[in-house]
Amino acid sequence: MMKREQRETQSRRKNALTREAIIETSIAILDRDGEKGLTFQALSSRLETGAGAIYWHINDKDDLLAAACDAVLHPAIATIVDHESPAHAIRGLASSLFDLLDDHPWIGSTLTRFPTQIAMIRLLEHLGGHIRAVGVHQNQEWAAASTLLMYMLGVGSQNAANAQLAREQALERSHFLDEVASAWSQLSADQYPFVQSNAERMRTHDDRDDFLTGIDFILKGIIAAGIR
Amino acid sequence: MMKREQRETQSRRKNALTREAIIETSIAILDRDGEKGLTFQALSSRLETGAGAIYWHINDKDDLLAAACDAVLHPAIATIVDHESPAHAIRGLASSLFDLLDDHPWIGSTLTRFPTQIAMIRLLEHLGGHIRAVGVHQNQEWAAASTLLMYMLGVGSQNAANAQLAREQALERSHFLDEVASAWSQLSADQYPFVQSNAERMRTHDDRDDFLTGIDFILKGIIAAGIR
DNA sequence: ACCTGAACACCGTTCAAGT
DNA sequence: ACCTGAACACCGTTCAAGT
Repeated sequence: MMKREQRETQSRRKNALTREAIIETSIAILDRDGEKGLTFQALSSRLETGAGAIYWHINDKDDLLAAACDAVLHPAIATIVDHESPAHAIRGLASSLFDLLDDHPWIGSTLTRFPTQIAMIRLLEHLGGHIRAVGVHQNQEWAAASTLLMYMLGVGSQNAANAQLAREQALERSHFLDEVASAWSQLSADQYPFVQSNAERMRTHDDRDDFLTGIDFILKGIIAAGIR
Repeated sequence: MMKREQRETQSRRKNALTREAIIETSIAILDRDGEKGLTFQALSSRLETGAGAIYWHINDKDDLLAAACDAVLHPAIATIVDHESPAHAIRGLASSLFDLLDDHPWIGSTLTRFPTQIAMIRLLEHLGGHIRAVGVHQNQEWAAASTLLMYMLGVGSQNAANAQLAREQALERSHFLDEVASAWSQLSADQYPFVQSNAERMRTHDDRDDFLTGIDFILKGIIAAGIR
């Protein structure tokens, strides 16, 4: 690959900059270096352009983050296949979402920060469709779908925060949770009996299992509320 | 009140700066101007000191945010009275927490961002105590308490994001939700039947009621899982 | 229409120098 | 020990000037 030669006069880039290219590169940076890694300096240097050029294609950094979030979520949500039952479908959606948030931890906080974005609407729509298929009363369907979504966002944000803290301390994620478990296990058993006695579980537990157990609790509650 | 006089030579402040005073002032700024309003410039000018002085009492901004979060949450959690049943107690805790997050929207995102902080541990401990009182199996108690906490954090972060967006657009919170409702009601009923048909609900619904309905779903699910 | 890159306002943090 | 305030490195955003 040849390096682009320095010209005496200012020259335009040959391969046009596009909004899509900017978003793709942003995603790559976010995945590699986290949310703090995405700066206009890093972005323009990777794209071999000036910082100002990017502003021709995007409004501002929030616009960029929301677009990156949508770009990752949209195909992932669309790919979800049908399931035998609506409850299985919700579980499947939750499961896919968990994996996605695990691979792209920055999505957790981004999705929460821009609630009006299209990705959130599509998520709600999917959840709502399955909720209706379960047969929830009409005046409860919104609360039911919201509860599932809020729970997913809560876990997602938490994963994002853990990933961020682990990155700052330059630790593996598992090692980071180990540190937390150690700290919690040293809490006074008098003051914090519940947390202290469950600290060991932090070391051995599977985030994914816990997440899906939570989904099951909520589903069970929604269905139980419907049939009473 | 007399204005402090300008001296020719550098002089120390007479009323000592304390960590507590810094945290109190930070909370006041956060409540008034949101998370973006808390800068070392705003803080040092309110405290009539230099930016560097603050660093003698705190480690960095994250330390300050976590401390402010704890300072608000600690007394609020401690004040919660006993209830007739553990389920009522959890509902009461959730209700108090919702009001607190409504008054101090910055807590939602801060609490999520620093998961190891003491406020979170205390929340988990309270929830866990009530969960045990409900009689949940030991190998499910952690998942049950976590589910409730993750849901609360999800709603809290969402409230924080809404408050932030409303502030940026200089709108009342209710007016902001109106805008969202209008946008959603204009979605295609073919593509987004669930969201579109529930848009109107956004205008009339009570956030607090929805939140507590979600808590009830989860509680019902936890109890149902236990007795099966 | 699209791009360049310097300039701007602002941020968190540090630190030599003061008392 | 505690405080001052200038300095530093870095950030998002703007904009006159180029093609």
